Amino acid sequence: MPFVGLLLKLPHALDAAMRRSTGLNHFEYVVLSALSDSAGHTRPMSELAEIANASQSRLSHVVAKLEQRDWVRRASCPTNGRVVMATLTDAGYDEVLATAPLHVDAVRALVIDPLDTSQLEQLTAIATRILSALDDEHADPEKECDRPSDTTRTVGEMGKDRGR
Amino acid sequence: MPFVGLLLKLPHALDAAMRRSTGLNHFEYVVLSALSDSAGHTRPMSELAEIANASQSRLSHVVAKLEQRDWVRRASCPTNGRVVMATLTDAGYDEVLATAPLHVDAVRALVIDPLDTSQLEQLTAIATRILSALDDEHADPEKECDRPSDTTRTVGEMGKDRGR
DNA sequence: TAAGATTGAATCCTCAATCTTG
DNA sequence: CAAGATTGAGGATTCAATCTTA
Repeated sequence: MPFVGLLLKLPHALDAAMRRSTGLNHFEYVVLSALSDSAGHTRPMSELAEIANASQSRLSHVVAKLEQRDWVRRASCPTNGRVVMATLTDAGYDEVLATAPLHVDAVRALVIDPLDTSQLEQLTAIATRILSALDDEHADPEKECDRPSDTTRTVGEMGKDRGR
Repeated sequence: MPFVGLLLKLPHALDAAMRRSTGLNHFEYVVLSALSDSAGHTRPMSELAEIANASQSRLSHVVAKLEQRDWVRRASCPTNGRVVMATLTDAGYDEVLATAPLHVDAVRALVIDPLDTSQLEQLTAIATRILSALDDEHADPEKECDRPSDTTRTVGEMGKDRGR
């Protein structure tokens, strides 16, 4: 089962590459990036935890640290007192903008470049399939909370135009 | 890039499944399993670190703990004083035998079952390709050290006969 | 001097307990 | 009482420094 080795080595290699070339580890980047992809650069903590696949506890600890660095700010939701909304600061957004290309580079070097086009398509389908099976194990309902209404640009599409 | 999400969630899910159903986390299982797949259930620490994709430091810490539980023993290599050989104890081998089916079950549930046969073949090819590219980044020469000469059975083929 | 390995300190993650709000 | 979130303690991981031997 060579894919077990893959699960062991690749995440580790990605994290190491991020630490080397940026001031963020992979998980911190994922959190900031998820916020930058959110409407108003804002999201409830619980949603953010789900997106980043972290426990609420882990996310709390990490966001506390990101807040100390002034990249994120937290505020309780006006319409639902037990929800806390995390918002990317301008400095945090700058950090995402600066880091995103390096993240793309790392993923490209580690995953995309070694594969040919059809393998990349296959991997995308496989990843989608496995993830949806994973999500089925903890089925859960929807949430709702107001978000700032401005339509800030997100960073999720960055790098897609850099041809391989 | 859905495979980034895969790298984030799958290893985490695998590790959690192992913790839940066994007394080992995923990495500890990998270490014991690698030893059980080695001739004489023995290997130099540095080789073991490579196989398990751990730093020597991380391996040292973990093997120290496994040694406390009497699952592994260490001894310096007679023919090369700076090499330390790690050996699986009988109790450690029993532990691997008990845990291996649960590991197989977890991998099956998380990776194999969601995919069809051709996707599984594709994933195997993809994993092999990515791993070999990864290894090329730290090219290194060979080592040599005597190992016990008995041909202990390994556990690497376990579970392969359990039809899907 | 470099390879193999270990150690300790600092950091990160997990788990269980807690707090607040609906 | 349940959902959302946080906290603190205990374990695990990393990084840099160290030790020993070829």
